Amino acid sequence: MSQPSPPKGLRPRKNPSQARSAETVASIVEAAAQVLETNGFEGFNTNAVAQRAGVSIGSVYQYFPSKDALTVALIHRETSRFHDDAANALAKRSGKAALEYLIGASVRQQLQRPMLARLLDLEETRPALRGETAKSDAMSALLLTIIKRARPAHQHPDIAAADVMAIIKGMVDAAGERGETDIDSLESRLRAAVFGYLSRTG
Amino acid sequence: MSQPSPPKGLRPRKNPSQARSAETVASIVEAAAQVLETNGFEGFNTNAVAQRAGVSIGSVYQYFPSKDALTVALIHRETSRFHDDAANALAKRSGKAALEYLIGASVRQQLQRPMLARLLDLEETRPALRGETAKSDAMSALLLTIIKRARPAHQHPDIAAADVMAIIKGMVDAAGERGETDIDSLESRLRAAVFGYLSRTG
Amino acid sequence: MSQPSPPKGLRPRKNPSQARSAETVASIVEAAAQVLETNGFEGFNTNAVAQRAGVSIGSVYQYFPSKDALTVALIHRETSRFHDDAANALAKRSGKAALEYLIGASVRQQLQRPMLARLLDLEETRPALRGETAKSDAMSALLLTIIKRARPAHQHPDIAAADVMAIIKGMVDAAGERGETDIDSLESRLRAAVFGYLSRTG
Amino acid sequence: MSQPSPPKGLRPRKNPSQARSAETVASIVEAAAQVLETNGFEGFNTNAVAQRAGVSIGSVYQYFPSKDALTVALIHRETSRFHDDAANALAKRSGKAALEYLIGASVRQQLQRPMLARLLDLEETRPALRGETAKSDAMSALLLTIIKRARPAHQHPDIAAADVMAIIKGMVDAAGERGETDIDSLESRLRAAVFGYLSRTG
DNA sequence: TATGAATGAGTGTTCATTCAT
DNA sequence: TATGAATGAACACTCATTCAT
Repeated sequence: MSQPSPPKGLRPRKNPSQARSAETVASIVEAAAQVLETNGFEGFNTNAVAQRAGVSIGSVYQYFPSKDALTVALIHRETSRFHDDAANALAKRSGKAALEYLIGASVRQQLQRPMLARLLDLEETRPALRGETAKSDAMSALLLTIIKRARPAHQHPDIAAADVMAIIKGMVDAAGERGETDIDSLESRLRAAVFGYLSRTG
Repeated sequence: MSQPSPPKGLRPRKNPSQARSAETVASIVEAAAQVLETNGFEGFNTNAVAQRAGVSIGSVYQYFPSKDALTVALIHRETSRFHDDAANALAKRSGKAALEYLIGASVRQQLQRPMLARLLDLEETRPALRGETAKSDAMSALLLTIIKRARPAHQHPDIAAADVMAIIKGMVDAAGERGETDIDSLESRLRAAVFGYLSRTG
Repeated sequence: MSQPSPPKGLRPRKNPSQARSAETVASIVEAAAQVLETNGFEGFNTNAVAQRAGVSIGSVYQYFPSKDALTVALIHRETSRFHDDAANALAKRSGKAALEYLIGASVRQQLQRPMLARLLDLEETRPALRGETAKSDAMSALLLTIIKRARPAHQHPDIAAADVMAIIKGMVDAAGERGETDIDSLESRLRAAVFGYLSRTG
Repeated sequence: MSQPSPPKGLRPRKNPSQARSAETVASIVEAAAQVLETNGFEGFNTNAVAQRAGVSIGSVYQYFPSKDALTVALIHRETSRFHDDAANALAKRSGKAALEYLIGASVRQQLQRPMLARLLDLEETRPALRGETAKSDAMSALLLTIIKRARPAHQHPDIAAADVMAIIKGMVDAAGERGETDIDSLESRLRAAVFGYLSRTG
C-alpha cells in the first residue's frame, strides 16, 4: 500500500525562476489537488498527478524531490490561501469580530473544497510531514493573538487557542463529511461552540 | 498487491469455535492495534500484523477475508469497549449527568491509546469501510437520546448531536496528538465547549 | 495469484509509440510463449515471463494490465499469424482447394510449436477469456464461407463448420501431443476425415 | 496459481478395507466431481472439495496423498464408468456395430456431465499426471481391437485408432462447450466423420 | 529541460499440505 | 481415525523513483 518512502527532502527542488517553470509547478500542485479530491487518498499517486497536470512524471520529480514534497507543497498552497484571508482578521477592531471573521474564513474554505481540506488535515498529522506544515502553527499563532485580545483575562490563552482550533476543525470537517452546504447555519453553530467555550473557561 | 482490493467481504470469516482459535483471533486484532499505534498508517500491513501476532500470514486470512475486514474488526473492538461503557450514560438520572459521563468516557478511552483512537477515527472515514463501522452511528444515536433528554426544547437535536460529537472528537483527538495527559483539565474544557454550545443553540 | 482475478482489462495498456517499447512488448509476448511451452500451464506466471524476457515485472504490467491480458495478446499473436495465412484460402478457386489449403495451414502452424498451440487452444476456453479471443470466431467464419462454397447444397453449413473445426483441432492437437512430425501423413488423414465427414452429411 | 506441488504419490493412500472408509472415499471423489463442474478449474481446490464432501481437509489427505492423486482418482472413476460401458462394444458382432456403440457411449457420457468430461480430458494432458490416467490408453486399446475387426485391411490401425479417438474427443468436447444437447444429431455426425475417415484411409 | 520507459521492493491474498489435539 | 487450525511459499499487481534519450 504505502511505498518505501526513503526520507527524501520535503521542500521543492527549486524556486522556479522562470515564468514557465512557475506555471508548471502551479499546474502540478493544482493537479495534485484535483486528484486528491477526485480519487481520494488511495488514488493519489504521482503518475496520476503527472497525467492530470499534462506533464511527464519526470517533470514532477524535476520540481518535487518526492511525493511527500508535493503533498507539502499542496498543503502550503491551501494554507497560505487561508492565511492571507485570515490575516485580515487581525485588522478587525475587536477580538470578537476577529474571531468571528476567522470562523467565517474556516467555513468558507472548507465548504469550497471539502474533500481536499479534510484530506489535507489528515495528511498534516503524518509523522513524516510533521513540522513541514505550517497551517496549524500559523493558525495557532493567529488564534492566540486574537484570543488574547478577545479575552485578555483568560488564564491559559494557548490552551484556549488549541481548543478553539480543534473545535473549528472538528465541526467543519464533520460538516464537510456529511456534505453540509448551509454556510450560515454552520457558522452560527461554530460561534456558539467557540464563544460558549471561551465564556466558560478561565 | 493485490492492491486493487477486489470487493472483499468485510466481516470476519468465521466465529472461532475452538478456544485456540479465539485466542488467535484476539492476538491478531491486538497485534493490528499495536502495529497501527507503533508504525502508523504507512506501516500497517498484514505481514507486519501477522509477525507481531506471532502467527503466519495464512492465519490472518483464515479469520479475516481482507485487510479491511481486519481493520473493521479492530474498530469494532475499540468501539464496543467504548459502547459498553457509554451505555451507562443513559442510566444516569439527568441528561446533563449523562452527557458529562459520556464526555468522561470519551476522554478516558482516547487518552488510553491516543494514537490508536485517532487512526481509527480516520480509517472510519474511508469510503470502503463506510457503513461497516458502527462507532459514529451508535454514538450518534446515544448522543441524540441524551441530548433530547438534556435539552428537550432544542430545535434540531440531531444536528446538535452531530456537532457535539464533532466537538468531542476534535478536541480529544487534538489533545491526544499533543500528548496531553491531564484528564481532569481536558474534561472540564470539553464540558465548557459542549454545554456552551448547547446553551447557545436552540 | 491472481487468483480471484478481479475484472481487469484484457486489452493491452498502450500501443507502444516508441521503438524501444515495441521491442519490449514483443519480447514479453515471445517470453510468454516460451514460458508456456517450456514450463507448461503450471509454470506460466508473470514473474517467470518477465525474467525470461529480461525485463522487470513492472515492465510487463506497463503494457499488460493483467496476466490474462498477456495471455490474450499471445493468443492474438498466434492467431493473426494463422489468420493472415489462412485468408489466402479464400482466394483459392474451388471450395475444395480452399479447404485443403486451410487444413494445410492448420497442420503447419500446429506442428511448428505444438505445445504452445495446444495450450492456447486450451486457454481459449477459459470463461474469463471468452469473447476476447478471435481465433475460433475468425476461423469459424472463414470455414463457413469456404464450406458454403465447397458444399453449396449442405443443409447446415454452420454446424458443419463447427464440426470440421473440431475435427481439425482434435486431430492436430492429438498429433502434436504424440510428437508427430510427418506433415504429409497428417494432412492426408485430415483430408480424409474432413471430406469424409462432408460427403456423408447433408 | 498452481501451488508448489512437490512430486507426491498419485495413487490413493490405501485401498479402504472398511465399508465406512469406502463411503468416505467415494463421497470425496464425488465432491471433487461436483466442485469441478460447479466452480470450474479455478475453483477446484482441496478445501472446497472437503467442504462439499462434508469431511475435514485432514480426511481428504488421509485417503489421498495429494491433490493430484484426488484428480487421478476422479479420472479413474469416470474412466472406469465409461470403460465398463464400452467393453460391451467388443461383444457386438460386427466391427461396425461395435464402433457405433462406442461412439454412442462417448456421446452419452459427455453430454451427461459436459463440464466434467471436458475438464478431465484437459487434466489428462498434464505432464504430472501422464501415465497415471488410463482412459486414453484403455480406449485406444479398445479402439484398436475394434478397428482391426471393422477394417481388417487397414494399413495403420494404430494410427487410425488414435485419429478416430481424436475426432470423437474433438467433436464431442466442442459440442459440450457449445451446450449442444441433441444426442441423435451429434451421434450421426460423429458416425459420418469416423466412417468417412476410415473409408478414405488405407 | 522534458520525456516516459524501466525498475523492483513491497503488499495483499491463496491454497496445498502438515500436525497437534 | 478424524479434525481443522496453522503454515508459508508462491503469485498477481502497484507505484515511487531513476535515468537514458
